[in-house]
Amino acid sequence: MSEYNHKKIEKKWQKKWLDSNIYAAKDFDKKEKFYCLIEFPYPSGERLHVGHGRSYSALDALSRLKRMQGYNVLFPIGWDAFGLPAENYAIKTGIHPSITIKNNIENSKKQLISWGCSFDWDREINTTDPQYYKWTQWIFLKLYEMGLAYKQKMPINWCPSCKTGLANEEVIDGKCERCGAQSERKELSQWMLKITKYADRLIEDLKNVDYLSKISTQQINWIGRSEGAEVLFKAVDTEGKENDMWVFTTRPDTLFGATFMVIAPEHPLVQKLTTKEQEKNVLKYVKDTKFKSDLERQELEKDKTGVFTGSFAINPINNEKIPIWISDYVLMNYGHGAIMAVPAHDERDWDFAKKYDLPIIQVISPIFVDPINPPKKDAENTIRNGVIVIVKHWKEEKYLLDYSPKFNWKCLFTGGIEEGEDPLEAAKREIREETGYQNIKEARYVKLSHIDQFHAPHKGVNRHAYQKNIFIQLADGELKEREEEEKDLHHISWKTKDEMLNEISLINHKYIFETDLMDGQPWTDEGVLMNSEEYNDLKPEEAKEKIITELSKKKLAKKAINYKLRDWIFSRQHYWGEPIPIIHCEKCGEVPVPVKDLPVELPMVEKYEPTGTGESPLAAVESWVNVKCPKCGGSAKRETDTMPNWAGSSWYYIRYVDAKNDKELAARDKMEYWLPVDLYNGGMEHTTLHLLYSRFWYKALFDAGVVPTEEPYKRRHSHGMILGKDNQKMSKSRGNVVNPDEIIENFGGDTFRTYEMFIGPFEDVAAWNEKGVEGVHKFLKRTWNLFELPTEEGEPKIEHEKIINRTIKKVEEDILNFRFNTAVSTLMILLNTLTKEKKQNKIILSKFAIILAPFAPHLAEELWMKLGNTKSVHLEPWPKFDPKMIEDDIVTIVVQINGKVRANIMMNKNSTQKNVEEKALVEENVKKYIGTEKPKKIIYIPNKILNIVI
RNA sequence: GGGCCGGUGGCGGAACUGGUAUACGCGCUGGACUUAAAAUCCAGUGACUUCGGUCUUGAGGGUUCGAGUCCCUCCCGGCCCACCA
Repeated sequence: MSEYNHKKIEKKWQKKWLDSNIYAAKDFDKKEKFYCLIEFPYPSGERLHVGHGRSYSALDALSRLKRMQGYNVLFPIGWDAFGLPAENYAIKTGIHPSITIKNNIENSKKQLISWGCSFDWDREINTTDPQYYKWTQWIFLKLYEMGLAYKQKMPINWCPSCKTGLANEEVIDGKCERCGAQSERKELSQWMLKITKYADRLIEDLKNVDYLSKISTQQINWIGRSEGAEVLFKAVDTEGKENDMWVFTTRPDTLFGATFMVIAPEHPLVQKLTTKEQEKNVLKYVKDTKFKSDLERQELEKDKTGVFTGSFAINPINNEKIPIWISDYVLMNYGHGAIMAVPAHDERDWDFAKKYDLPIIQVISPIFVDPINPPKKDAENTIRNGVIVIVKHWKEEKYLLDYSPKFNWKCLFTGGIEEGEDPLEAAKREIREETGYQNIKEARYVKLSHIDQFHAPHKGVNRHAYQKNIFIQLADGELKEREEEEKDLHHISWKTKDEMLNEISLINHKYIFETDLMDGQPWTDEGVLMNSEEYNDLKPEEAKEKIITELSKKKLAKKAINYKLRDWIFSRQHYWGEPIPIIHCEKCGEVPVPVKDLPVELPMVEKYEPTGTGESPLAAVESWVNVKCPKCGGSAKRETDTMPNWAGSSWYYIRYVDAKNDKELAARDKMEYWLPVDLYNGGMEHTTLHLLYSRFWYKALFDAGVVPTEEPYKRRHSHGMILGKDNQKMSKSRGNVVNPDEIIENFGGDTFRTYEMFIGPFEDVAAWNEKGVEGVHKFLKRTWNLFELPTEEGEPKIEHEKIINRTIKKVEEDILNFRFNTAVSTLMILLNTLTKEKKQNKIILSKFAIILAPFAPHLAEELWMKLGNTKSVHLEPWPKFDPKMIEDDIVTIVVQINGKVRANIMMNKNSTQKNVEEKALVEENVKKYIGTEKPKKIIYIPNKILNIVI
């Protein structure tokens, strides 16, 4: 007996596999291709962590399975090495990033090899290699040529600590994603990429790919497409001149409810619109906003603030004069930086109107359909005007609850309005009749009216009731005897407001009561129009169409679509990135670097620190900056901005296809063979940035005729994060970081991989557990010991045949469905079963070794060789399971009585119900429970369950 | 506030289209081997129990012969987004 020695066997096989290059993908192979992509790592000083281990192990297992299933698998790897961590390290140590990166790559590569990853190392890439970024620059020039790259002066997010511009996506909670410093606004001329031009296609084409639904949803939300209209408001400025103010709205149907306008403090018309009297306030507000950090400005549940400009605009739908206010809740970078405020139907506008006492006009009427007596299809529809009344006690904080025994509901008081009657008077009249209370101190409207729809059974008609909701406070307790009929209909009692909220059983009444308690609230749901002249009673969808059509005749509105997605700020004022290949010539302006001059290599510098002036350190390298204009030969300067970290990773998977090509980014025929990627796995955190950016680049390259398909990734999957054993994110400060190298040293790569797959469902977060690692190690050790047992030749036992076939099927299915955890447990069950035998069968062991290979490739290889094989187990075909072997001839049928398990009986497969019943009824326990009773009903699910109901 | 996903033993987690809940691993208990320990192996391990059973998948209802799974109401947790008009 020898012992499992992971160190010896893992080293040995790692070397042999590298030497024989058995995992290389073959271009144009006749076998079906399978391109399996994982996000390439950043080779930082920290090396790779157990989080990398999780997805790399799992996708490696999948790649190995696919290879064994006869696919030509491309499973490549590379290094995403530009960016801040390497640059910051260089600033600290003075060592050139390329040197640091080279060392880190060497170490990280060792790690990947120690994990037994089956990468095709021939295709290894590095985004900082001039031979690679030559093509990143080439793509930039393509985008430039297509008009998708442009320079614009604009306020950007500026990190005062990193001294660089940040993309919106890099600002988290108003702080720099990298260093955590508060970001500021700064106006700089920036290179931008027009990703918004592709917004619709980026949404639309999600239909043609197979992404986890949460990934698609997140991308769609991020792009944030909303359909609506642009509406023109004419604003008269202080000089009496008319100015056009466009607003974007998704609710043109609520135009009649637009009672004021709000514009962003940065809005270009602010100055013109501010009157003398308001000047002081406005100037102060604008100034305050400027100094406010984004964080403060976006603070949640913050009170809305704003100031009146003193000017008015004309609401184009009814020519009403409405005041123009300034507030920072309106964002300059969305829509036109101006809104029409409809306080009755928008939460923010509501808050603002409440705070500054601006008018609120309800223009959408909620419709409540009675759930007990809904309108009937054939019944006549009648219109009625009514009131719903809240009655408050003259002294206490109590309200009158009406209980109707006839309908069995608890509610407020209702009544009809007679022809020509004032609703408030109608309410008073009804209350006197229905409650007996006579003296009313106050009657006022609740800030919401609505429509009730119900069927009135006694009349046989449907009611469409326009309800005015009214609040009444009694003056005193004077009661007049009610008529008998009223007494029967209305059982009244005093309740506190909480009791009211709990007990009112009609949703519309409850809503009215609630609304009044809150002194009104905006109605943001469905309904029909009201207070909107000829558009009254229309549904919002219809009203939108009609209002836009009407206004567009006068050129006062047009249909419009808006996106939350912004264009991509592509400039960075950093050293360690791809130089943007543009030359600025005094005479010719922007001139792209000719393709023959690519790559524009990064010059060697002494200092890596950002200048802080808004220029990158490259600006100081005169010999590099000063060039001849490629067009006119005159003196010119290079662009000194570099590209963001996202650039190199936006197309790296294309390069894998033809990693060493020095003529083009990849040969067309190779792209046609390998692309699109069949499966791309990565973290959820890259869903809105990297994944969207790379889809955008690919689509642009498709339009340029460079790549062969519309979408780069057929399928996208994601993995969950690995937490420390304390269930917290791993971090040095918490001291809960697991170092994979230690795991490899103590337990080996096979244990590491298998544990990472066993840790839990692949998509879920999982906490690291050292004991769990030991458990998996024990499993591998016991597997080793199994293969140490004496073997028998010949046919295996039938039950072993069965279990190996079932295991093959289950493991295969589980890997393909990302259920790596249950795949491992299935192998454990197989081992537990086989271990019960003193002698092992060679056929079974051979299959075991093969199906173990995706999980523990080194151990599987060693065991395979021990069985007398000479060719690698990883070149073996995946065993085919025999469907006959999976099924049992004898099945256990559960006998239930009234749904409770009372016996198990063994039957031949597909026995008739009659046979099963006969067998079941002679079972002692079954007899006991049935006793003398006669079965009422017997349910038989073939080969599974017999349920006797008595 | 919006979107998405969850809630099952002491713990991580299994359970296909509704059909024996708690697979597998960890932990724990007992035993074997050992001078002893570790390692290894074997057995047991949801709770309660008057040992007949009874109860258990966040809480409460419903549908069903049968519900972790489907429907309704509520509670709790996680992740992402968040003043986007």
